[in-house]
Amino acid sequence: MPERVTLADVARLAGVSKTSASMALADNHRVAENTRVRVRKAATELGYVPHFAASSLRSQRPDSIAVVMPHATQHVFSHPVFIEMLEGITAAANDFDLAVILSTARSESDERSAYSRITRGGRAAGVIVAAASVRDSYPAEIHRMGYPVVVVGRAPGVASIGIDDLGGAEAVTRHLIEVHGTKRIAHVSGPLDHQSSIDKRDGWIAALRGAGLTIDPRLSFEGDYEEVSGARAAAALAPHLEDGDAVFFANDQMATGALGVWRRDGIAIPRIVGYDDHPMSRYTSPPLTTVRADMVRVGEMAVHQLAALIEGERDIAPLVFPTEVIVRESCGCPPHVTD
Amino acid sequence: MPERVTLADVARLAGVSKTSASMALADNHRVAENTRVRVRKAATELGYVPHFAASSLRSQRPDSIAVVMPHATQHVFSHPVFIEMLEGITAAANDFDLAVILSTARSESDERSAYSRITRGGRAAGVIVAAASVRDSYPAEIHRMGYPVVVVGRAPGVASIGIDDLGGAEAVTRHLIEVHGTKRIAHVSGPLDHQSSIDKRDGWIAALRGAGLTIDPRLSFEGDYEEVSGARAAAALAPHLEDGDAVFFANDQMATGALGVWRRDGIAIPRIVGYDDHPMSRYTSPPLTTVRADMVRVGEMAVHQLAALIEGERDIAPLVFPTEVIVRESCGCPPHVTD
DNA sequence: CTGAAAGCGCTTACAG
DNA sequence: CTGAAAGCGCTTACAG
Repeated sequence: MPERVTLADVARLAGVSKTSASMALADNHRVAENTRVRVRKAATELGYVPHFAASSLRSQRPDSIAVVMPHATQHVFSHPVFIEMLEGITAAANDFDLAVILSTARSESDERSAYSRITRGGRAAGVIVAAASVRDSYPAEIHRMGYPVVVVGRAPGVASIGIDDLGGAEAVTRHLIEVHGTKRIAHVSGPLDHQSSIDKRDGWIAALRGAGLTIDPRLSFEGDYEEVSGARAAAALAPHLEDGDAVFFANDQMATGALGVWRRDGIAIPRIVGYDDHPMSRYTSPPLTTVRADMVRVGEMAVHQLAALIEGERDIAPLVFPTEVIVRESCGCPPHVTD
Repeated sequence: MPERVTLADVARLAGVSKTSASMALADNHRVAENTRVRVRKAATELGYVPHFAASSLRSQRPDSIAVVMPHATQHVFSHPVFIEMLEGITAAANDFDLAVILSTARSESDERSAYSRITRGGRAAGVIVAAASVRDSYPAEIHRMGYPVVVVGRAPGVASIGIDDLGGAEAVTRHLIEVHGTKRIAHVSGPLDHQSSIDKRDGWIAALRGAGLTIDPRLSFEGDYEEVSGARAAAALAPHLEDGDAVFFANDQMATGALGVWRRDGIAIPRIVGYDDHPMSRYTSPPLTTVRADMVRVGEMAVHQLAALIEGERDIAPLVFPTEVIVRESCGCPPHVTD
């Protein structure tokens, strides 16, 4: 391991005390401009990088944030959506000079210890919780302890970056009703202990109600966001689907799974719509009508909110990101030239 | 922020010195069994979690590893493959009591500073580099500095977890030749500055050569692993494709993009095979014949190797993971019952 | 505007 | 087997 360049080395080369060197590098204005320049030059020359543990320990503020995926989450995000969010988080964290610690828990007890290592171990200045179950009490708990926490997804009582899944689901369902005159619309939901799944289901219900349509309980199926569960839903729904009916899937992966099964079994494919705008959805047959949110921005904003909390700000208003319907052909619309 | 429980608190409650408390918690055998029990009990009672910065600083060994995605990487992994690898990494890191720092660089200069913050800043005890370009000199550089580094993917001169992409590509190409009697096989590669793309292309060439078939340069297209580039390849290849020809795509996402375009344009779909076994590939139409590697294990093994390097081991033999052909229908095989 | 000193919370020689 | 002391590399009162 190469030997370490310390602040003392920088101070010596610049001909000042460690105090001045430290303050100069922090761009403290009590230090003469001239000194700051000299110190910066010395630091660059030596390739000085502050030892993070020393500064964390002394300042009592780690320069990291943690992203925790509760064990219940597993596959609540579709892969690309999760990666987009992570992209936004790492990019924004970079801007704030924060390192990102990724913590995924395999089990409940792992989770307990993961959380406490982060919060009690002083490892991160705050945490972003991605897709907690609504039954998960950790985020609220650590929030109450006064620890900075931001939840991605709608979460009452905690700083959060929500996504307007209710609006998105309602809009795409209404598209089916208003543009295509559909009277019966089935819904394949995600796991219903997650807020996003609940919101999408509620949006579907609101659209049906708003149009005076009835909700047939046989036309509702709880999936888990994985392709296979869409395939299972396809089989379960098939006997109850009549000509002209439609199905709203809570994500594109389940819609794709269903498409595969219906096609394999030679079943007529109903009008369908998905959710998330998975990169492949443009190329499925038919291309999927879907709903998208800007998850990169969601990740970025989560970091911004967390940074504000870390700075000591209180009462951060929860943000809700808009969603947008992407019309392609699976709903029954004609092909677009732009696609 | 809740007030911190320190080692001194634990020592006091257990009625021993900080030295003994520290050693007891490290399970040092120079401490009496009886003392160890008392200290552990006190620690549990107080909910003690060691302050990571203090121990990192004192022991001069951070209890974290970093996963860095060079800026050139962006989308070199298909999303699910990347997530599987990350799953393996975080799970194994947990077992070793290591935190995982995720570092993604947006640009070359970001990358330089990201690397040096990690290595020179003492942030991580070692790094796992995921999918570096073959032109990327960082991994070799920090390796030379004596810093523990493991590369995922074949990489000469550095500890690495390779994947037998050459073998996988050759096997799936030979399937096309031997089972289906294909004489002309096109290839849509990934970006050719990445080892995995090079290996797959070489496997394709080896299979053709081995069967005495010629390589038509018009039947080769360099993509970037994204769906769109598969769509572009489909258009570029179409004029040169004759009845009975086949196409080997370097990943399933590009294959899916191509499928979408051919279908949209009413072009007869050739025999095709993909790579990576993307979860959706089972449900496309036709379901994709593809190649898979156990990326969760790859991620786990990367951590194991890195941990060994951190422990001071030298000369770790590079590991190469096998790949497996998954036969579905896109190659021309009949449907399987198991699918 | 600058610097000497204290101390963050650990771990690790070292002495007994 | 146990404990007093030193020190990792910073930052931050504090005094000048």
